Amino acid sequence: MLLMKSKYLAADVPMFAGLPPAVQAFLDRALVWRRFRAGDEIIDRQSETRDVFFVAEGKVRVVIYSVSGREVTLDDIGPGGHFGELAALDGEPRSASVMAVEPALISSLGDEAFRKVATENPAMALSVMRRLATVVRTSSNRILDLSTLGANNRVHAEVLRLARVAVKRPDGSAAISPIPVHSDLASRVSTTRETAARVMGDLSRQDILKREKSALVVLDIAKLATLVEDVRGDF
Amino acid sequence: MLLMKSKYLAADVPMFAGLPPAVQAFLDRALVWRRFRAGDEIIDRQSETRDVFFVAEGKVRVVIYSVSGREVTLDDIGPGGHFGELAALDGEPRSASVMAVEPALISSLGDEAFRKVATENPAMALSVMRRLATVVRTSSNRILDLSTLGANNRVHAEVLRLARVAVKRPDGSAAISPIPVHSDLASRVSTTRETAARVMGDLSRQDILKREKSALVVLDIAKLATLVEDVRGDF
DNA sequence: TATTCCGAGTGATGCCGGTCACTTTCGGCG
DNA sequence: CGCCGAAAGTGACCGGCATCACTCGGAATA
Repeated sequence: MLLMKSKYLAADVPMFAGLPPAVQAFLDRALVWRRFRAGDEIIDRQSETRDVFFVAEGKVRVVIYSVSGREVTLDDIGPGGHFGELAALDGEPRSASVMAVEPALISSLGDEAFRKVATENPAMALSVMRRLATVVRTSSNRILDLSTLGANNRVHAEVLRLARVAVKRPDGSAAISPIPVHSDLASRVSTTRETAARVMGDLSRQDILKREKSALVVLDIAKLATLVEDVRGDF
Repeated sequence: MLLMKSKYLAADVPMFAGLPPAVQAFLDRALVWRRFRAGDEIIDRQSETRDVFFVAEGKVRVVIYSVSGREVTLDDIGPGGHFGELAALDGEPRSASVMAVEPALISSLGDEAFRKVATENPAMALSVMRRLATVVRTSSNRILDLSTLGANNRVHAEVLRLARVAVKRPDGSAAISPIPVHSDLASRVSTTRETAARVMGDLSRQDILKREKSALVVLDIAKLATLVEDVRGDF
C-alpha cells in the first residue's frame, strides 16, 4: 500500500506503450501507483469512484456478491490488463467488486483523463474496445453455459478451459498449476464447492484427471472434451 | 431486401449525426442500406462476415442457439442501436446470430471503415465504448440472476424490468404493450415456456398482474419488487 | 362458418444438484 | 512433532423445475 511515484512510468503499462511521448508525459503526471496485498479490496461495488485501474504485476479478481452470501466470480485479470472502465465510460456506479488475489502493483487514472486518452488516441481506443469486446464474448459464453449446461458439465467445461491454456506435457497431457481451489472453481461456474469436488472425483475415477503434488494433470483432454460436447452438442 | 441507396444518409444514423461533414460523406459512400422482413436472418453465428450494422427502423434480436434446440435471447435492439461490432473489432467469428423480429431498415459498414471511423473520431469512439459498456453491464446482471435466482424469480425480475420501462397509468400501474409472448419471456431468462406461464398465472392470482385485451398490466409494482428482492436480498 | 395453428394454461413425473452435516487429509507453524 | 485451520471428499435428503403430454381459446385463413 506504499506509494512509489516516478519509479514506474506510463511506458510500463502495455496499453500505453505505443502512445506519443507527449501523451505518456501527461499520463506520468496523472497515474497513481499503488501496491495491494492479497485479499485487499480495490473497488467496492456500488461505490461512487470512477477511476480506471491497470494491472502491472499480480492478479486481481472481479466478483459480485449476492447477499445470500454467494460469490460469483466474473473474471481474473493479470499483468497488462485493466478494469474499472465501465464506470469511467458511462458514469454509472460500479457493477462489481474487485480484490487482489495476489500481491499486486496497480496504477489508476481518473475517469476524465481516461476518456480523454482513450478517445483521442486511435490505438488506445482500439485496445479499449477490443478489451470490452472480449469481455462481452466471455460473458455471452458464460450465459450460454449457464442456460444450457448442467452444473457438472459446467465444471467439465471449466476444467477443459484451464487445460487448454495450461502447459502441455510431452505425452499430450496438460498440467494445470497451481491447482485451483475447488471453491474458486465452483464460484467461477456458479455451482457449489461440493458439486465441484464430486465432479473432480468422478473425473479422477475415469482416469481423465490426476491430482499430483503441485499440479492438476488432465490426462485425456479429448475425452474431457467429449463430456462437454455431448451435451453442448454444437460445433 | 430491396436496395435503396442515397435515399437514406449517414446523418439518419444517430451515432453518426454529430460527425464532421467529411466523415459523413465518407460514410455515405461506405454504408449499404437494406430492408429485412420479420424473421429474416441478418447475421449467422459462426459466419465469417465482419460488418457492423446500424438499426434505423424496426427491431432485431440477438440470439444464441444450442443444438439441443434451446434458444437463448441475449438482447433486442431497436432504432438507433447497432450490432456486430465484436467481430469487426477483434476479427473473431460472430458470437451470436441476429434476426429481425420486426420489419427493419438497416445500414451496414465494413469492418475496416468502422474501425477507422470509430477510432479516429473521439465522439464516435465514446459512443461505441458506451454501448459496449452497457452490454457488459447487462450481461453481468444476467449472469448474476442466473447464478443466484431461481427460475420463477427470474421471470419476476423480467416482468419487473418490463414494467419499469412501460407506460405508467394514472393509478400507478404499468401497462406493458404489446403483451410479451411467454416463450420469448422464457428465452430471455433462460427457462421454459411452461414455467413462464405458471409464474404469470400465479401473479394474476395474487392480483399483481392482469391480462387485458392488448396490454399486460402490472397492478402492484411494489409487491412484485419485493418478490424479487426477498430472494436477491441486496441493496 | 369451419379449419388450422399458435399461444396459453395445467397436471404428473422424475431427477439434478443445492443444502446440511460430517469425516478425512493436508500444509504450515509454534 | 503434534496442533489447527483450511480444503477436500462423501453420504442423505428433498425441493425446484425441466420434461412430457394434453386441453383450451382465439385469431387468422380458407
